[in-house]
Amino acid sequence: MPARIDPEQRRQQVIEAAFRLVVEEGVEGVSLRKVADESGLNIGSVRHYFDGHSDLLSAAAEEAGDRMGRRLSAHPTEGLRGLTGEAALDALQALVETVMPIDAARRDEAIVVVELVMASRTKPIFATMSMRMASDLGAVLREALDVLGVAESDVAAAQLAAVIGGLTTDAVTPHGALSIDRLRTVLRAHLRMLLGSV
Amino acid sequence: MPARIDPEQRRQQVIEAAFRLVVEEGVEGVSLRKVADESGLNIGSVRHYFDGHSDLLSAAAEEAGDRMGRRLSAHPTEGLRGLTGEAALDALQALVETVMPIDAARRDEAIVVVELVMASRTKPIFATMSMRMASDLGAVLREALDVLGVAESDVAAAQLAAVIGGLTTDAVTPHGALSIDRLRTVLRAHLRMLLGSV
DNA sequence: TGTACATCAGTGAACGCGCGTTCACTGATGTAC
DNA sequence: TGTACATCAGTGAACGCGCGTTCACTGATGTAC
Repeated sequence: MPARIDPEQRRQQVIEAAFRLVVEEGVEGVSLRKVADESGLNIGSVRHYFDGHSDLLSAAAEEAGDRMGRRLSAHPTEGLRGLTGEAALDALQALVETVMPIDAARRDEAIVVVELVMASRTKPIFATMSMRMASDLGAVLREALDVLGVAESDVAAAQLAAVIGGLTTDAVTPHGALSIDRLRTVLRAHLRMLLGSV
Repeated sequence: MPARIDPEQRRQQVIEAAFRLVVEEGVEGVSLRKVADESGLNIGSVRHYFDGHSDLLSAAAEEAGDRMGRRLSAHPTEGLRGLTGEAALDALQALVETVMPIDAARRDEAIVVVELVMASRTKPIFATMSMRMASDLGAVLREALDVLGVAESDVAAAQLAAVIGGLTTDAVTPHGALSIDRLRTVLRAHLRMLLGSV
């Protein structure tokens, strides 16, 4: 055998390149030739690690879903138990900001998410990842609001998920063109309203 | 002269076809050949009324912006003055639902809007329309909340704009997969919170 | 009234390009013996 | 220790296709005279 290369590592390298292209040009900009260039490989080499275009997009979608899951898991909702007032607000905001575009890294991650979610409207290949992300985020938000004693946590979580989605879109497009400060201000106002009755 | 055809009417016919393609396949699905097929014209005829692909997309974006403006103007915010309680809530919800995907027609309109807004992230051609839509919607929401006596109406309007964007995305993609009833329930809960202190 | 022409709606072939896919190939290296 | 081979990473040309664009063209009709 020749192999010294870890195939999984190569796949990750290619998926990283695909993510950069999604950020730069959108989902439709992810062609095998551009991914090859961006990842420093030959188009044939990309094909060696992925069955084709669809397979690459599927793998990228799965990776994006995994990352969203990991970011959400990094702030266990149990840490919110017992908090009230400004402390509760701060902790909840920190949890939510895990998935918000408030710095360069999170901005890129958020762009990949909204691009893939929008693409899932017409491309069935992204549907599973799209539903999983909404489900994972919704579950964490509901748990967090439950732990903090918010009534009707399912509706409140749906409101919060909508605010997160809307603010993210407004922050990464000319629509709204939200600054980071403005985004955090509006988010905080919304969280304050949600916790208002507690 | 030969002309009997109203050029503006033909342009509208072509733009309508482009909108249908955006709904079916997304912005990237709008090719001149498909638009020609969809509008029942020859590709050369489409070219006769638009300078090219970019010009067609620009015209479609402007039309989408005009429609958004017209929908918002249909419910003057002055009509809200003096309303309180459930009546205020009903009137505000009716205003907001003008731009929400709660029936087939509004769903198609909303899809075109979110598709073009997302496209504006990477395609400068859509930037003006995208900013204009956010600005028009924001102004109407701020006015409405002002008239209803909501404090800090600028932040409240930004929250509401975010909820509108997020709910729309969740309603037209597998992400969230919101039913119309659920969408209206979550929207009403948010409006109730915004008006809560009045 | 009749004729020539200017105007413009509409046609469709041809171009070069980037795309996903296919496939025969090279070359390096670990293993078998 | 040395040699043959199996394995697999990586290469890049070739294919057919849909794309935006270009352009020479047809044909109908209103106008000029």
